[in-house]
Amino acid sequence: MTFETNEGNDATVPGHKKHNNPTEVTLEVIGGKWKTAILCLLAEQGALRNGEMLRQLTPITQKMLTQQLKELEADALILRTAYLEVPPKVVYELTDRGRTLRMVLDPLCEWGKRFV
Amino acid sequence: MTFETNEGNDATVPGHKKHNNPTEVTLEVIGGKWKTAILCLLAEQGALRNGEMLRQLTPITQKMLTQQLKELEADALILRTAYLEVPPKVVYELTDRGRTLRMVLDPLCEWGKRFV
DNA sequence: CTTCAACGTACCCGATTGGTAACTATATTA
DNA sequence: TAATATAGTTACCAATCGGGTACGTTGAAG
Repeated sequence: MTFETNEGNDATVPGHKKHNNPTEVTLEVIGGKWKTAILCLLAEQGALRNGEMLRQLTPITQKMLTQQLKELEADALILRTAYLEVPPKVVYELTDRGRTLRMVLDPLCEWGKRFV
Repeated sequence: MTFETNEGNDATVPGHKKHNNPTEVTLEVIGGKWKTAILCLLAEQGALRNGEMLRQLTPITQKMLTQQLKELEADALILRTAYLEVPPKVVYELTDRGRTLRMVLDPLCEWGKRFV
């Protein structure tokens, strides 16, 4: 019996805004402008560096990319690894939790294709 | 192999903004503040009147409800039927297309519950 | 001594969203 | 005559979101 009602809406979730409701929590987590694109990229290509993502997501800007990545990291969906080199090298990859998002991103994509 | 890349992003979709990408199309359609709540309600309870939804979705406002319903109707996810009576009576219910959203709302809700 | 690479941050701006409050229409009821 | 119920609409406002530009850091290369 999924597809449930949204009772008790606002009730402060620690790191997040309001939304106590499961569906809205998920939407909030993947809802950013470039987030699904980023997640798909990492799901397909494994670990990627900042510059690589910048190229593949054009016309995203550095600022937007960093911002979205930060939020995804805060939600433990991706892992950021910074190597102490110069010039800097930073690699991003999905966490286990991030990989579980397939379960929601796949249907999202499927439905979108049928919407025509 | 779902979980695909977002190539060719902006390319004017008729009634919608840009987003040619399936995943983002879906997100745009269900992304409004109260939309998932409304869709769940209709999925559970069948046809509902404006006032009934207003009560069950408190603290939604009349303006927001109307607005979200209008958008859902424009996307052919719900059907609006206005009876020519006084006082007015308007009933909303899911369309077939609206019902197919289960396929995406269920996983969304499931994942949200596990996110803790 | 200047420039470049790679990855950010800081500051500012306009557009979109969500929300509040007041107003409309009309037949029925008190 | 005035209030009630129902389903809106309208004007206005504040917060958030996405985006643009400029600047910072550090060592190596020219």
